[in-house]
Amino acid sequence: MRPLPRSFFARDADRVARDLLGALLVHDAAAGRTAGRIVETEAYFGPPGANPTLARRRAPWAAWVRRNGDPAAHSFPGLTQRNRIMFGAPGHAYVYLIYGINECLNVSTGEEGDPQAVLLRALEPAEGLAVMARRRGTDDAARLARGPGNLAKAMGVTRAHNGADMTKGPLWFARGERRAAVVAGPRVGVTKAADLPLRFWERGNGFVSGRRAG
DNA sequence: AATAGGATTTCCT
DNA sequence: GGAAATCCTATTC
Repeated sequence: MRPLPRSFFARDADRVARDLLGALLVHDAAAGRTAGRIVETEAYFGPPGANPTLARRRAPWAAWVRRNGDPAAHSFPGLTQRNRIMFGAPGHAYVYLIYGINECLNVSTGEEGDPQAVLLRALEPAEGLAVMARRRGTDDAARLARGPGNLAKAMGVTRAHNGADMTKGPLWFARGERRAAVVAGPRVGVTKAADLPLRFWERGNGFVSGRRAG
């Protein structure tokens, strides 16, 4: 199994977010290999003018983001110590702490300097379920990696992985099989630009977080 | 089924 | 000082 290459991530975040559905997130850690099929993602862009490739996009949301930027993106206020990975080369892990307690794993997308990222929100566990269960403190497969904080915890991902190159191990993506149609809808927990359809999930998949929309 | 609150870091006003 | 890309538990309807 070869990791997904840099070129896969050097595209707009919504494209990467869609195409990651069905792919495997793999972590080869000391505790063993854990892996899961990605079933839910979200795309994030940047401040107005920071995402040049959006100029060629036709979707209504793209026009809105060209004009207003993506206020929900961490890169929206500009470069900070925390968000610097979003501004760097594609295919790198951006891990941050939210609400003081939960870690969230993103992968940087777009060309270097274009501060986009894809948030990984839910996995269907595929390998190393016992390790995941130990990390999470629950046996319920449907809840092991449901929601971004739970996903990171189940996979053993922490801020120590911030900046890691995900086009090679130990934290990487493998090709996988998508098993249902892709559905797009509003992102979760977002209060600004709340109506942009930049959340993607597999239709009907029970491992998806939040409401079980069709 | 829905709502409320606590945990607790990082960044910006 | 306040808000934030969350999750868990407890309480109330």
